Amino acid sequence: MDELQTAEEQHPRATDPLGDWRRTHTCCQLTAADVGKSVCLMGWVQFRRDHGGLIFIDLRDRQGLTQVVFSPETAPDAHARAHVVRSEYVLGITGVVRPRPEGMANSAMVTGEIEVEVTDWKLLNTSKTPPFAIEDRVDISENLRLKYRYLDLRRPRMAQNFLLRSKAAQSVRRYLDGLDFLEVETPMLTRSTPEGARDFLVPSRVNQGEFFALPQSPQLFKQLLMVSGLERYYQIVKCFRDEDLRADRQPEFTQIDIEMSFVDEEQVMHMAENMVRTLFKETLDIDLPASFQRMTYDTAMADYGLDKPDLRFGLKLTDVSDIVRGCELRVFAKAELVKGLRVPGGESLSRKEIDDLTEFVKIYGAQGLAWIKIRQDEWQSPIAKFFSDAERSALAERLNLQVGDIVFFQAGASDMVNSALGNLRLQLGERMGLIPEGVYAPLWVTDFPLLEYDAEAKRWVAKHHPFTSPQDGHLELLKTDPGKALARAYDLVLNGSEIGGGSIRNHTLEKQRTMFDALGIDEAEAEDKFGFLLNALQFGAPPHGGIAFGLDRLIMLMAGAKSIRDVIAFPKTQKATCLMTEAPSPVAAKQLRELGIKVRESAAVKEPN
RNA sequence: GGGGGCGUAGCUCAGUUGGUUAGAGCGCUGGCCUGUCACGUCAGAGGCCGCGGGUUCAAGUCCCGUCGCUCCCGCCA
Repeated sequence: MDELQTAEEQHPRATDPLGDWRRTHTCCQLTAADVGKSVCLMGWVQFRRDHGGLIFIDLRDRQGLTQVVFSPETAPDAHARAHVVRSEYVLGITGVVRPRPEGMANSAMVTGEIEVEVTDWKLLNTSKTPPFAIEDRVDISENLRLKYRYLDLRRPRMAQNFLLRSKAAQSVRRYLDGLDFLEVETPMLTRSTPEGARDFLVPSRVNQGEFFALPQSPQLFKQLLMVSGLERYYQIVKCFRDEDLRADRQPEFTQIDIEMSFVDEEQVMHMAENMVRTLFKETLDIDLPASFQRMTYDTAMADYGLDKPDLRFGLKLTDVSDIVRGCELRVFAKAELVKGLRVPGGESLSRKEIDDLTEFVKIYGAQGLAWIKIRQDEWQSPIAKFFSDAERSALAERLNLQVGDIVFFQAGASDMVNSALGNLRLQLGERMGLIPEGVYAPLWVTDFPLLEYDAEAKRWVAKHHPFTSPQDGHLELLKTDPGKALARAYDLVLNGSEIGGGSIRNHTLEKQRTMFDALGIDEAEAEDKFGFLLNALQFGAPPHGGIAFGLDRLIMLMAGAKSIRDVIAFPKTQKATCLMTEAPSPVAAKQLRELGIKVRESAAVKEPN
């Protein structure tokens, strides 16, 4: 503010509605130490308390609130004009800081010890009555908030989120700059890729019938920058994926994208871990663990059923397939996988609660939910009768069953069992209040499979992306047993959310070709889609790898926001529209003609204008 | 593509078994008020019950469709 002020003083603007008034303080700045100072504040009217005599106004700016007082005795003219002031009017006031009278301090306000006695004020703008109050405590429907996003962002909590977001981005930049990373911008108009998410396409006018794609990530460009010899690259960059939205997923989102040369996974993980630790320390003053916990993908799936375990609370899954293989309950005996989830103290769950949980697991494809309550003298359960004494004691031992427990079982295809019980675990953690407040549990998940089988397409697809390097000695497995091949990939998980992921890449042509082979991408197709990468790999590509963080999701966790939309200034709705600008919209017929594009007749097209 | 929730005053919501003129709090408008701080107080305005059909003597309420917001499954290398 100070530098701006100096600049303006050198070049005063005669028509400026501010005149020679210049803001001297924010609305969250003045304290008892400032008593007696002449100040100038500018901001919005939060509350007006017009007593007929005295008028109190809480003036709000980005930083906070300050009470200003209009008195008929000390400034009769200013007071007389102040009756017209309404919510969200924009005011500039000049006045004198004074302590509030004895017993009138407001300890709930940062500036509650003082007030500003107004000597003069300017109405900088009026405001229509806003469609909702600019306060945190009101709960407004999301479509109204999004339609009037500029008002929603005035609310203190939202403003705080964007303050945090800005500080976080700066912290990351400082950290990476300190390690000699170069910030490089990569194209927004690029080539559509066959693998991965659906692309957003942009028609080319100059090359009719051809399309750019908006980048799903700068993956290939950052690898090429390593071939360029940049050695260390980063970018805080928008990425685009045309897939359905979720509370933590938007079609355009921001990544902290990082790539390094001459490194192995340990170095990338060490750098990334320090970055996140520094970020939490600098922006939230939170000390994350000196060393993040690690877990292999196999262990995560075995113990938690998900590849992004929430380690803020206990409860683990236990494989009991072998014990129930011969039992009389057919759905257990013939299942590919049977797992149990022991919940200490869960014996008190009511029938209604169990019914709710049964409905819950059906979301993930479960047919039902088997359970056993462990009581002093008996197992209360619809399924206990199917187990022999030997099976019972084996289950009791394997699951470490204690009186007062409930144990849930899920049997069937492995994917379903893991997904249903893994999500049931999260659900129970929430319902039973097992998740502690204010705890951050970071976790590296490593040793991911390189490929996974796509049953629909009947082929192997890259689990991470097709440029990920297999682990030492696993290249050969791609030809013999592709499902067994492990990747040099790693994900950073925070409180059950994946916040980052990366890998060491294939930096030789031979490795990359083998990978394409395994994915069923033949030489001609590889040449067509990725020829530029394959070329580049032949010109001295250094060993390299990197990582990318989802900035929005990270900020959401740091801010304690429930939705990613609360940390994105102008987000899309679940139908991928913007309620404020009403995008997307039909375009003029002329625009389509220029692009050589026809749309279905049912689709609306504006008449030429 | 599929499943769940929501849609009534500017906002947040209530509205019984289908039955009189659709209510509350906040906000808004006007009056009064010199120490309030979500000021108080008196008065007032404000409704396409999302939209379209249907059933019925009668629909905010029941049925069908549709639109919007939202949570989730699929999808998201």
